Amino acid sequence: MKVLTEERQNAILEQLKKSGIVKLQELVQLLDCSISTVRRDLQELEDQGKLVRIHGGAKAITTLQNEPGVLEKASKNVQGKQKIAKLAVDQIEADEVIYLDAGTSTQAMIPYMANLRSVLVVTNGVQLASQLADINIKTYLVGGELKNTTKAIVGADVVETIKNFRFNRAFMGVNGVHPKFGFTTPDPNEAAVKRAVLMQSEVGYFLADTSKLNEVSFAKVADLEAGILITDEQDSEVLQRFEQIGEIMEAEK
Amino acid sequence: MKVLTEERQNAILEQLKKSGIVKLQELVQLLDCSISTVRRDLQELEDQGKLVRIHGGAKAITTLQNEPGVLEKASKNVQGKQKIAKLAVDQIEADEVIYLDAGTSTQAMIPYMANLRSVLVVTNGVQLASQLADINIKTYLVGGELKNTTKAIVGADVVETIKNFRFNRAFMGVNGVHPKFGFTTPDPNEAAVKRAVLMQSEVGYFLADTSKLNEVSFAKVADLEAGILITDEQDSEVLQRFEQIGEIMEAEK
DNA sequence: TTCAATTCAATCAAAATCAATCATAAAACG
DNA sequence: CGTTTTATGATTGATTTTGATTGAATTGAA
Repeated sequence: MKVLTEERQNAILEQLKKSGIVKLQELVQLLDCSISTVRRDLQELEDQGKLVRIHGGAKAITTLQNEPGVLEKASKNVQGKQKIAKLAVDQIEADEVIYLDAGTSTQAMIPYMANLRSVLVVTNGVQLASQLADINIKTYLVGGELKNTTKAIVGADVVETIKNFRFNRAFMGVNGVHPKFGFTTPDPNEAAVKRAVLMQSEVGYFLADTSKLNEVSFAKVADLEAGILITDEQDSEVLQRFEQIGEIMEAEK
Repeated sequence: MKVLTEERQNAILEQLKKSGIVKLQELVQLLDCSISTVRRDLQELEDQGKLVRIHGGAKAITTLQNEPGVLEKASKNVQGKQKIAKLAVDQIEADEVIYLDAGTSTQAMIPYMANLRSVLVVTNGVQLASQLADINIKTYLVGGELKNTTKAIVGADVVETIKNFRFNRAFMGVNGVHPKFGFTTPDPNEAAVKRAVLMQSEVGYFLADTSKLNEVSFAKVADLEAGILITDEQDSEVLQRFEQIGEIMEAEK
């Protein structure tokens, strides 16, 4: 009996959806193939951000926010975001001080951060801070006025506060990335905060999926060379154009 | 392997949710594994802040926030809390700067605040800040380290920040109110914050339902005469005893 | 207080699982 | 047809998890 790779992986996800957790041995029996193959499938699915591997099997991803519909998934490029988020978290090392922007791109990083030991995360996102505390990560929330639409803390106070800190790494989302106009966002206040953070960071990463590349938003944060771009863009032509100016990390496959 | 680590730990938490306390021997039998393994699981879960280990087993975490599951005193006091909350909100006037403590008592005030015009609310409660922003109230969130159990921001930073502010009114919850020992809470850090707030406020209100009266918790916030007590106590004898020392507002019927 | 009985933390060896590699066989391609 | 690519299964040594054992700490009763 021949079973295609894709069928197997779908079956795994199906099983996960039902029980929330699957054992390696169960899958071997269910799919009637070798342990190696199941391992490879789980590895691939994890890279795609569709599950989290644990010792002896895998568990479904708990996003805390309710699952988006299929259509929504496609339009919002959830898969790409997951890959980017995973790659971003991989950069973090033990004992570091990290800054996380408010926003969905950075929020996607949180599920992958559960295993990080003794890191301190500073953020201006209320939602993020709450979730980070939930997984027991030392969290520092920047003080200031709360913007009710995005649940982010912005304003002059924030910039002043940020200046008292020093980060090993900062991760930020942006709405536009362009070879000439650099990293841009719609809100000048948020841009100012991001700029301040960048100044205080050893390394600054900007998270942007395909849809953001070659786009320009209103307020400029920084030039391309000021930070490292993390993206899921596959088109090598586009990538090359950006690589000539700034550093890029590609979340592949 | 028979059962995955994650499954075991979930089962433990499940059991805890039901009975509030679990014995080590019970778990060994229930999970069908060695004592060592159960110990390790409990250790891990404690590190994650999901339970508290005690000699011979573990108990559920008593979160100041939500969860009226095991310790069922919440349902009885919901009515009282509502009355107290309503009375508290009635004290607020237009154009004032208000401080709201993190906690369930103060959280109950929010629904009644929707009609307030041009007030600024300062808080150290992440949950509260989010809800306040939702009903379009100008909200300022104090910065600092986030305590994962109560979702409140506490610590030395908070006290320093508070000193830069001046409030027209401050509303705070307490766990104990006693004629002799004054207002008390379990966490010394939180007590320090409340004390600092009280110093910066024209008027300080303490919200406490019947069950808190004549109780004493660990850390003292202030003497009775330092603030106005808002309670739903009906017993006139008890009320008189407190009235001799401090000011009281009664939320009736 | 002292003592006995549990329970705990730390350690170690055995078992299970993992990541990496290699060889085979099927599929794809020119 | 031969070559390359790809997916699979088996094997290896490394890592993780587990259960048992030890002495130390805690508890409850005398």
